[in-house]
Order: sequence, then structure tokens, then C-alpha cells
Amino acid sequence: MSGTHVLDSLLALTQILQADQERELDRRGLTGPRTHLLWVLHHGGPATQVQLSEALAVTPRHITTLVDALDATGLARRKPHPTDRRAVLVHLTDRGTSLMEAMDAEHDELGAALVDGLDHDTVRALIRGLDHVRAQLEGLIAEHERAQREREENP
Amino acid sequence: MSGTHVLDSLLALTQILQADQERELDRRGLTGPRTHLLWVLHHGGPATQVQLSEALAVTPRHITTLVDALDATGLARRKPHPTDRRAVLVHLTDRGTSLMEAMDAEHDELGAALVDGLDHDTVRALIRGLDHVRAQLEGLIAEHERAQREREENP
DNA sequence: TATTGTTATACTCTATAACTATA
DNA sequence: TATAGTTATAGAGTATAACAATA
Repeated sequence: MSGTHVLDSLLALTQILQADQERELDRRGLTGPRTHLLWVLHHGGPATQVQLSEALAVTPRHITTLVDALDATGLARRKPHPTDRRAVLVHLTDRGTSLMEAMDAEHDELGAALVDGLDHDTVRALIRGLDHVRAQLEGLIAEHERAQREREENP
Repeated sequence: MSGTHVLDSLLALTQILQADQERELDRRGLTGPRTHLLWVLHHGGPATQVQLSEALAVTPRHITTLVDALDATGLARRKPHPTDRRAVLVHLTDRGTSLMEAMDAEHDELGAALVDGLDHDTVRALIRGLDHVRAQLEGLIAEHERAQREREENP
């Protein structure tokens, strides 16, 4: 009973959170994947497109598209890789950097606002509960994957 | 500090949950929006395309595309509206119905598994925390929208 | 005149396959 | 021969605008 309640709360919250994030991105003319790429550059420094494709878990081909769009809007640029002439290094422009700084600050503000008014013990319990749920979920997924592999190996 | 921790836990959990859901849908040859549409039909009964476009918050045009795909895979069908000859009623086929029953059962199982091992008090605190976070978020959004309207009305 | 659904067009996310230039 | 990135093509989610049939 209450398990379903937790799951439904979580899903509802997820949906509201995402809708809000998307509105904020929209206001700035950004999309989720492009912002993710900017975030990776902001927190990891300049990177090749292959590195970005691993970080975002998408194909290198798609990174080309995303970087093209960010270049067109002046948030990121390509420059030649200093030692490998096949590769490029993608880096933030000044505008890209200050955008990411503003978004990081907003993220911290949002985090603080969400738990404002909750006593310390409830926050602790909330974090503990979320960690537990995550561990359970990861256990389930590992189990699914094991079952999947077995199904593939046997008739 | 711990507010950011809560937000980050929430976002990480969201991501894992979604990736898992998407894998399950993929296994069945479904996509998120199409499944959402099936879910609305399962829990609300046959509906016109305009009603579906309101329920999913997408354009009526896009509902045409989604229903076409579900019709092609035999999960939903159109039939004439009994009283309004402009409209159609979209309804689940038998296959669509049993698919949604199976997915509802899986959803309940997942909910139960997520809190398995947590004592009752922690589950209560978790639910209370999630409700609080959601209320805070909705308050923030309402405030943003108010500020937005003011910005639009004034120079 | 307003509403229901569809044709036409376009943008974005995403993938695979084939190709070029370099290692 | 393997790797970095791009051209070509395609499916899916999404939108707007224009239009037909019916209310």
C-alpha cells in the first residue's frame, strides 16, 4: 500500500520538477541535452566529442548535432586538439561559462527552498529513505539484467 | 547544504527510475507517450482525440500520430462517435487492455519492492518529506508564474 | 461561427551505416 | 588497422498553420 504511495509521490514529484526545469530551459532557449553537454564542459573542462558522447551516453554522431547548435548560439566552440589532428576540443565561451554559473546558483537555491521549513530529523529521514529506495531499485535492475542475460544465453 | 543533497538524490533517483521504465517499455516495443495514452484510456475509458490531447497536454495533431501508431500495433482502435459525426472514440483492444493490466500489476510490485526493508516510521517520514518538497516546489512555481505575468504586463 | 480531426511543414532527439582524414 | 568526426538517412516526439467536414 504505502510502497505504491511512495512510488506515486516520487513519480508525481519527478514530473513537476521536470516540467519546471524545462520551462526554465525554454525561457533561456535551451534544451535538456544541450544543457547537459554544457554542464559536462563546465564541470570537467574542454573535451573531445568522443569523450562527450561517453559522458552523455549518446552516439558521437549526435554530439556533432548538439555542438553545432551550441556553436550557433555562441555558448560553446570547437578548437583544434593540440596533439591529435583528427580530434577537436569543445569548450565553453564566456557566455556559456556565465550561463552555467547562473544555473548552478539557481540549482543551489532550489535545493535550499525545497527543504525550507522541514526540521533536521525529517530531512535526515528523507535522505535515508531516498537512499534506501535507490539501493532497492538498483538491486532490482541488476536482477532484471541477470535474468535477461540468462534468457539470451539459453533457448 | 542538505537541501542540495535532497535535490541531487531526487534527480539521481529520477534518472534511474526513468531509465528503468524506458527499458521496460522498449522490451515491449512501446514509447513513453504512447503508453501514457494507453494508460489514460485504461483508467478513463474510451475518449475523443481532443479529450486525449487535454489529458496528455499535447496538440490534437500529435494525438493523431500517436493513435495511428497504436492502431498499427493493434493496441487501440478508433470507432465512430455515437452522436457527433465529426469525432471518433479511441478505445483499447483486448490486447491493449491486458497489456495495461500487466503493467499496472508491475507498477504495484515495484512500489512494494522500493520500500521493502524500511520500517514504518521511516516510510511515514519519507512520504511526509516528499509531500513537503512537492508543496514547496508548487509554491515556487506559482511565484515564478506570477512574476512572469507581471513582467509581461509591465514594460 | 466554432469544433474535430487531418494534411503540410519544421525542429529536436536519437540511432545506424558509410565515408574522410589522421593515428 | 583503428579512431575522430561528418555526411546520409530514418523514426519518434513535438509544434504551428491551413483546411475539410460537421455542429
